[in-house]
Amino acid sequence: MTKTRVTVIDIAKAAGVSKSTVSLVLQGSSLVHEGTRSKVSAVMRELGYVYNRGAANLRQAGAKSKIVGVVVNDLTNSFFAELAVGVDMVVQSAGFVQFLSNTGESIDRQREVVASMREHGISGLIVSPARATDAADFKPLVAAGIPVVVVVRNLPGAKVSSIVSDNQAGMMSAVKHLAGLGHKRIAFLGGFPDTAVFDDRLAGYRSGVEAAGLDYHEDLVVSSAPSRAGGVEAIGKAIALSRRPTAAVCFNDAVAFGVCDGLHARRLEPGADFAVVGFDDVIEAQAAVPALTTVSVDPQGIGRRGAQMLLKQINAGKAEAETVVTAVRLVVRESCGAGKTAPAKTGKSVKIETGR
Amino acid sequence: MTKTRVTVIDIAKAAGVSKSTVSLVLQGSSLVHEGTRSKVSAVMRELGYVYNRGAANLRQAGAKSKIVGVVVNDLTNSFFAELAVGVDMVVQSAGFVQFLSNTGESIDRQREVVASMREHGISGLIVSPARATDAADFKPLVAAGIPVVVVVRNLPGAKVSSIVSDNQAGMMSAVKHLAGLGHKRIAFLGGFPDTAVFDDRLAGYRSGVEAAGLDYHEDLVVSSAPSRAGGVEAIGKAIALSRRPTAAVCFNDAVAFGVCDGLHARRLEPGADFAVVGFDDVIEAQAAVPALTTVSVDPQGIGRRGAQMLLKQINAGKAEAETVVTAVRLVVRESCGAGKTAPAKTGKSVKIETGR
DNA sequence: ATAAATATTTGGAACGTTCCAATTTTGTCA
DNA sequence: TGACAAAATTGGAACGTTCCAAATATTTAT
Repeated sequence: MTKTRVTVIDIAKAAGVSKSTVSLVLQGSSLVHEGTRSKVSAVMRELGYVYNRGAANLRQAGAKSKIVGVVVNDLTNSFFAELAVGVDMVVQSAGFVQFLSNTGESIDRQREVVASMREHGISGLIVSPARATDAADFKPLVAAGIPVVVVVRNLPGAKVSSIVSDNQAGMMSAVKHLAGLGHKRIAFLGGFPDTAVFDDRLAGYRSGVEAAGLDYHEDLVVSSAPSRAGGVEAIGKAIALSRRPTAAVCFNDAVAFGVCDGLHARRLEPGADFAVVGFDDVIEAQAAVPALTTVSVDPQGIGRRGAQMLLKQINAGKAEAETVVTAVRLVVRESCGAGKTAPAKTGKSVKIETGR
Repeated sequence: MTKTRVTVIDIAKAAGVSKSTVSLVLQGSSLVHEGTRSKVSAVMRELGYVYNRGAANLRQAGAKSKIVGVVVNDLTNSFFAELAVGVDMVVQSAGFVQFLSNTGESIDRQREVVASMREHGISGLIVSPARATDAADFKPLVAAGIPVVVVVRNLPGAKVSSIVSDNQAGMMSAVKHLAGLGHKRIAFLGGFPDTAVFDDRLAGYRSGVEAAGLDYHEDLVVSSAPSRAGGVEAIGKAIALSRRPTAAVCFNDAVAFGVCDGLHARRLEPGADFAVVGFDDVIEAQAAVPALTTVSVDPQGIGRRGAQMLLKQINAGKAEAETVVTAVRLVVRESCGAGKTAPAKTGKSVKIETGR
């Protein structure tokens, strides 16, 4: 179809200079004479030259490929889509492009995409690991000097940087808020017990309960799939308890929505008859009826921050494993029964302190 | 950090063969002796060899880079996230990786990312163009023999393949359905009039109205931002009309949700007091209260199909511009007032014919 | 056992760029 | 104007792969 690619040599020939000079122009070197530079640039535009990064980083062996890999476990979940957008923002403005792949929680797929990305010479990787990812899986990458930043879910034994939200503090503040509203029996609903995130959030719940001077009862913890359906299931069990709770903090917003569904089905009004608090502050939380009180984690911010961290490591050449726990804030809306004074307004937000 | 990259020559040396043989093994050629192949593979594993695609497609000049670019206008919108997932699926199983970027409706950003992708040697591009994209923007790509598939929004003058959903038929079936329920005054709410998608959907509305033997009245068409807020606004105007409508088809689901909000605010129950139909069938449509009757477009399917089309063109080498209009189906739930018999069940679905 | 056929292996020469050391051009100062 | 410094330019030699044509090893058929 097309003739032959326009190369730096064609430009050189047409502009009457050497290929070295053209190369210098390409990298904006201050060595070239202003006149030469503009002539060469003009010729490039004229001939429709397109830079061949493949060839370039073949020569400059290694580090500077201008590609970062981004791997998420579920792009369908808007939480992760937002995260990817955040990464894209900073990565793009640094002149990098992102290789984005979705693993759909498949560990094999994750291995494949990471391998593929490596073949393509990524100079760094941001990953929200699939469930049950082996910490050793990223060993070869870091051994090869490719910085890795793990986000959202942390990998216990891996010596890589990570950035997670402050699950514990978030859940604790949610519980405190409910206790402040007078609730004595607060349940923890949803989530699979075998994940690090679950453990963190549950620990936060427990601290909150104890900080409020209430007793921690195991039967008030009802696990389930971290989905809307799981929420329906969990509230069903919770309602049936002899010590029936009057409020619940949920593993995430999806569960919280399910809980609201379940309450509706029993002719109970979330907010009025039973207080519900979510976690994540997904985009729909604000617009739901009733608007969901939830812990906001700003996935896009995590993405941006993770990308910054990664770029820093890429530029430094040295990958010093660093862990950041990002602040999180409780957004009070209607579903907890506290927002009734100003319905449908933007929720007032309670900034909470962050750990390190 | 790392010593020096392991290359095909290192493998050759260690396995006691020539680099050519190693290369042959790499591409799974049938020319190499079985014994040799396994020995070489073993050495590769042992030394931790990673293939350098950059070098590879430098040599095999051009077409086969195993990268496809994906550009969407709003990854935050779960519709496009789903689309990207669909693309990823087929692209990945064909041994390609996807370069995904988000333009956020910025035409400049779109230009940048496309240029960047080109420098990286993508062998094809799938794009959901930002608003007001110039059809000529992709001219250079196709001139260079890089297949381009436009999805979701079509570019009028561009000679590229495209795959859009059957907006017209979808809207028509929605109107017919409402008319069948006895509605005489059906409004068309939301959307910006300057887009191709709007035109298509409005045309479908008009055909539907006329096919049902009703009159088309311009005042029943109320445009607004294609968002939840826009929906609230639009229903406000519609309710105030002298010939007050009893039902509405909406530009998309977001608008439909806004319309429901607006109805609630006026103590009207969507489904019972006023029929509402959306468009897109976003993930929340099913779980909303009342569940939204809407036209389902399966973004993931579009992504998969677009990817298949692109791969076909990549393999064919020849890019024959082809246009596909994908079928769409009306999913009847509660918000139109017809689903009351089986509340909260999965909506029955009405498959409608597709154009070409 | 030997020629012919087939199976397997192999050195270069690309691909398009950057880097280096060396060269040429231009400018400055006495 | 000559000598020297500074500025600008320039030919190779890489980088890690694939391709090609040619060489070598193994079979097969006579």
